[in-house]
Amino acid sequence: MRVENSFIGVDGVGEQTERSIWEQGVTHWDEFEPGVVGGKRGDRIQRFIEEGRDHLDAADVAYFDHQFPNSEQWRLYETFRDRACFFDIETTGLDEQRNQVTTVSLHQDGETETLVAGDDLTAGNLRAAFADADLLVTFNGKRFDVPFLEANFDIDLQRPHLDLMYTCKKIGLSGGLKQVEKDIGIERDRPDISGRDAVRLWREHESGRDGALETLVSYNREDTVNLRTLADEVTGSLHDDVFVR
DNA sequence: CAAGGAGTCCTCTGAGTGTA
DNA sequence: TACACTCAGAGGACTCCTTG
Repeated sequence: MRVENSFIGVDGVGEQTERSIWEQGVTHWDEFEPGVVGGKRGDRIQRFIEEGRDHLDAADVAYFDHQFPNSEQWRLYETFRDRACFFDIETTGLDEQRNQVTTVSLHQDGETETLVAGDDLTAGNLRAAFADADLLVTFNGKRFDVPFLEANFDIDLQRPHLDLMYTCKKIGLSGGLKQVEKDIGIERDRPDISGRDAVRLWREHESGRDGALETLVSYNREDTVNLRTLADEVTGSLHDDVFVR
């Protein structure tokens, strides 16, 4: 589903109205004709499409993020997939006030980058890494990764953010990232490692154990890269559930 | 182990729309 | 124009549940 297939978010257009528009054969902005709804709605949709085209040309993710209801944020993904930044952090615990960030991995434009505490994990490098990230994609990142990073570094991550935890819930997938991956058949190199192990691996690294950091980094990167497969799968599945063709 | 975003379910209001 | 009906959308109270 691309944003050009969407009419929801226009004032006065909800789930049912959009479905009725689709069922009348209008599934794309290009096919819209005001007659498929009443006069006022028709005008508003027309205006939305005109404005929308400009914002689409400008790759203005924030505009559509603002237009769509929260529960329909997943619709941003296909259109702005190539501007997405998948990311995941590891920390020494769950408390953003007391614990510290150990590694941050970002996957964008097909490349994966990892910043490591005590080495290159700095506010400046984070700002640079997130500079072109127009759409954040995480798992539980709204509640964990973003507030944690903002609490520990002078960085602003307020921007469109697709948190796959809620997207997964929409299609009945719950139970954490590892469980969800298992449910949809995403393979892992090291299925034995968990977030808690990430805490232990960092401590081992600090006490000088060879290989601990490498394991932690590869775990963090795998988490991050898997987010892309997950996003593809889940938004595809929602598309099939929702879209009328 | 900390902590709050988002979903669910509910009610209520009023705008928008089609019909007569 | 009057009317009935459908929805959208907001607000409140509650619950759920994940991250290292």
